Amino acid sequence: MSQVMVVDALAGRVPVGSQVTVKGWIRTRRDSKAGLSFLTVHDGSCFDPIQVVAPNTLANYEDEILRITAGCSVIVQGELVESQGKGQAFEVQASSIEIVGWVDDPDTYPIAAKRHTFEYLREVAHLRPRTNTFGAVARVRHCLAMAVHRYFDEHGFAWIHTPIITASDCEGAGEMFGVSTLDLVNLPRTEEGAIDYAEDFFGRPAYLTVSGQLDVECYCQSLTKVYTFGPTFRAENSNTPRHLAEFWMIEPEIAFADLNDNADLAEDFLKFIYRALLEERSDDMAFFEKRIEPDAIKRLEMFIESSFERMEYGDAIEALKKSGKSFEFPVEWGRDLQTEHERYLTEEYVKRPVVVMNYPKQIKPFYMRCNDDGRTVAAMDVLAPGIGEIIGGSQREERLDVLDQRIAETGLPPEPYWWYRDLRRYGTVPHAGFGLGFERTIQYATGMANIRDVIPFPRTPKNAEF
RNA sequence: UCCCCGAUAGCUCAAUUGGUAGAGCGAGUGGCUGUUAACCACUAGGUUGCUGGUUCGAGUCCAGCUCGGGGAGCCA
Repeated sequence: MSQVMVVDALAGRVPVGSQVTVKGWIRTRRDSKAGLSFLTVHDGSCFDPIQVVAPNTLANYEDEILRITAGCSVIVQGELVESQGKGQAFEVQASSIEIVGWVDDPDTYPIAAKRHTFEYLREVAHLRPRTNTFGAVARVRHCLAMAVHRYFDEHGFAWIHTPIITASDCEGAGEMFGVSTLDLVNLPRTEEGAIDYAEDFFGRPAYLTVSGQLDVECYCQSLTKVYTFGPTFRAENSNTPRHLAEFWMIEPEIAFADLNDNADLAEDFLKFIYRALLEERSDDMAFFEKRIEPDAIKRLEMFIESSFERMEYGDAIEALKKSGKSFEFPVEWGRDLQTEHERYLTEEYVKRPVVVMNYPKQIKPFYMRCNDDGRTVAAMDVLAPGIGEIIGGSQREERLDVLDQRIAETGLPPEPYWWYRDLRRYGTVPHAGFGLGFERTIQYATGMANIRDVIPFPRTPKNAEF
């Protein structure tokens, strides 16, 4: 009598006639007056639950089995048999069912056996993993995370654990969360009246990281191929279905590489992880296709098969001007692309993922490499239909004199970047990298419209429950 | 942060011009059936988000607040 996971039983990996133990949670109970009840038991190992047949000869049939409701936890012992009914190949003919945990008040159990809106389920985020959708999202998320590590491992990348706490606002972009042990009610002051950070834990202002890029560049200059994959924080007051205050970002960085190598990596990498998803989570993807996004699987297959369109920023501007569309925001060389522009390019103009390259330098950060034309930098954005910007990256400026000039142009103080500048003093090499939003990667794959529904416990402005 | 929309039973939503609060699902009880979005009948379930205002009377009108959704900005 060995414990069996539902996925193994349903996949036919357990011989019919075996005595098995199944442990999990009840999804539904249906009673038949033929003298038996049908229970579906879910253990999260795959999308489908397994059906358990409970005959009324069980000792606890009248007083317990007939009181089972959705959400109860059970341990079922019985024989794995071929199902007599339609809808499933195998089921468990129970010889005993132990109710491990009852549902306190079935009338108010938040996850009733019915459809719920995602907005409602966010309010019960501790229970939503019990639903079909959030179970599927969790398995897809895990599958993609493992595929990320597998891709990099197989291609010789080292995973670098860049710090979560950082002492400098290195990118100069994005509001940061402060990290402090100072008493907010009684802040230490300098003689001038400013907050005296010398008294703080790190002896200086500290923040949660908005990117591991600058740190990971240090390891790139020794290990050649590196990446980060971890939580990232932005204190922006963004209220959209595409933004979180805490999200996970993947940032590869490659040495002896230029922007084209970078784009090649982005394309190869994305295709790899989505191919893995289609192969390993076909059950969950079938659900997303059926209930969430009718083209979910086809879209990923097309994504894998077609090559990414590569387009110069200048050509993108020309294409937008010639589109005949009336955009709300003006199209002009030197201006950044707005969401409406990006959507036109990827959804209408090329109808597949597009890599826009070489943007005007005045709209991009200081660390991006200046091109020979003197007015653009080697930046790239990967735009995907339906989701917009999924990757932002660049070749990095490896020339110290040009870097210094860019820091000065941007109006940043050079002192905090002394170690970043050192990389350019000691054996500098051309290198490049990008940042991929992990949640957006999941959104694109599943069709989940709101980013808050692809992370277990979303952190957004005014929301840190759970 | 800006613009628009919303908040009524456990959940999803109704409620004419301001006039006694309704349904479906879920839950409970009974019936029926190797069932599987089960089906049929009955029952229970409400300080209409909060605070104030207008009115004989407010779910409905007005103001403020809180929370949620969509769009925009910022970006991944």
